[in-house]
Amino acid sequence: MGTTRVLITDDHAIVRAGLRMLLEDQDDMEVVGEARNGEECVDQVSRLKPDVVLMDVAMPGMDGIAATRQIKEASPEVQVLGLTMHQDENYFFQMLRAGASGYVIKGADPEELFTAIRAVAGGEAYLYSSLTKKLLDDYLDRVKAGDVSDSHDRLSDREKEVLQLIGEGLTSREIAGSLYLSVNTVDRHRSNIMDKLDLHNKAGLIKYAIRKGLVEP
Amino acid sequence: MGTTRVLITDDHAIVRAGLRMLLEDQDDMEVVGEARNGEECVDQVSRLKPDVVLMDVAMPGMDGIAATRQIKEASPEVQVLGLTMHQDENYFFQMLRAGASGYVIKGADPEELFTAIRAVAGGEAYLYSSLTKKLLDDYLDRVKAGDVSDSHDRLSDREKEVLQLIGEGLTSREIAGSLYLSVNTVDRHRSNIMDKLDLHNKAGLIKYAIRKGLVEP
DNA sequence: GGCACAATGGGGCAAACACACCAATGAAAA
DNA sequence: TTTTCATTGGTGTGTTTGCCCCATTGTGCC
Repeated sequence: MGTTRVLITDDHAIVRAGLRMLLEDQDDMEVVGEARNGEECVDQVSRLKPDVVLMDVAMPGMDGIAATRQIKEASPEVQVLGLTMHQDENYFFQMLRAGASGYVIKGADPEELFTAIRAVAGGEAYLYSSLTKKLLDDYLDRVKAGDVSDSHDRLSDREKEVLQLIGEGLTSREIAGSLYLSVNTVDRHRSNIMDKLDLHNKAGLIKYAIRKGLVEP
Repeated sequence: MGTTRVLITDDHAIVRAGLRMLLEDQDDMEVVGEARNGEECVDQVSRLKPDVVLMDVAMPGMDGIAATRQIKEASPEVQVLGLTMHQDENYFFQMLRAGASGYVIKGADPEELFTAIRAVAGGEAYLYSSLTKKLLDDYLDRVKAGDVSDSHDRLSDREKEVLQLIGEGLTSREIAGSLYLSVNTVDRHRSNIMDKLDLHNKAGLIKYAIRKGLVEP
């Protein structure tokens, strides 16, 4: 097997430099470029045609999910490996749906990162072990239930509206007053939102609303 | 000048490994140890007596600010350099007040990190350039306005601990079980936190915890 | 015409939250 | 030494949440 040509994408220069040192210490890997965000990454992929893109998920500007989608559309032969701080199942599924072949969190052992890069370079999928079991089980449950589309897309406009007000800290009664609805209806919406997103408390709702940009932290 | 002995503290193994590679590539630096959180860091400092501690600010468990405070109390000769994802002025000032000699964000150029380590090892202070001007100006403005204490300082360690668990979505009962306290005490802490921060519901608490980096969105 | 689904309502219930009031201990600061 | 404050605990009350049950209306799709 030859050398695996890797493109590093991360918005933090020090993290990029550290990753470059780590990968170049492996004698079967070569870092052919670095990108600071999604736009740069898409651009570099079309020019450098790397074997594997190491993709940070959360970045300012175009994030890793959108970048992955564009890369897999333009260059399906390029393998994308998601790398993130967050052990977040939404990021996880969105990256996979966008076309990523694997997903590793920064808390993982470096050896696991090398294994993941070699796996996706060889055309296999690699999912960080501690995530795989739990999340894949959840996923398969939902596939069986016919729920495979992106969770956020499945929220109706009204539900997003209610979710935003919940995120701003309003109670059901206040939301009802604000939207000219009954408290029961607001509760109903909240309940439906939680069902759709598989969340079970207010903390999850608020953090979801923040991640989706519905409210400011 | 001899070799600078550095202790790396970060909760992500891959980031630690990358930093280690980066620093050991410099011939005047030596990584003498790694710590995954504040507790480990304090412990390692007392055993290894490094010249410089590279300290991630936001970590689960004891964060970099509390760890810095303990280190400077027990071993004032050890220099602490804050390193963080966040260009957050609260972190910045809290680290400095805790006794850190410098502050670099992960988005900085790696060369700047080396310069900072050499500076603090030599007893100088180092503040990441793009932050210094803006933040110091803001700070002086507020000193003039008589508003020097920020609200986060007014939370006790225990209160921060409870706030973090609230932000993670645990109920009072679960927090009580986790910290071996009665539910009444947890409620009491939550109430005191809300008083101090002038917040009046769970949404505000969670968003505050996110802003301060106690929990991930 | 059926079928699915969004949106609007109703009721009930156990748990959690938010806010009162109360108190004891211990450590640190004045 | 007195005072302040963090930490620990308790009672009580009303509100909010989260999760069940139920229904009607309207829209769009097959």
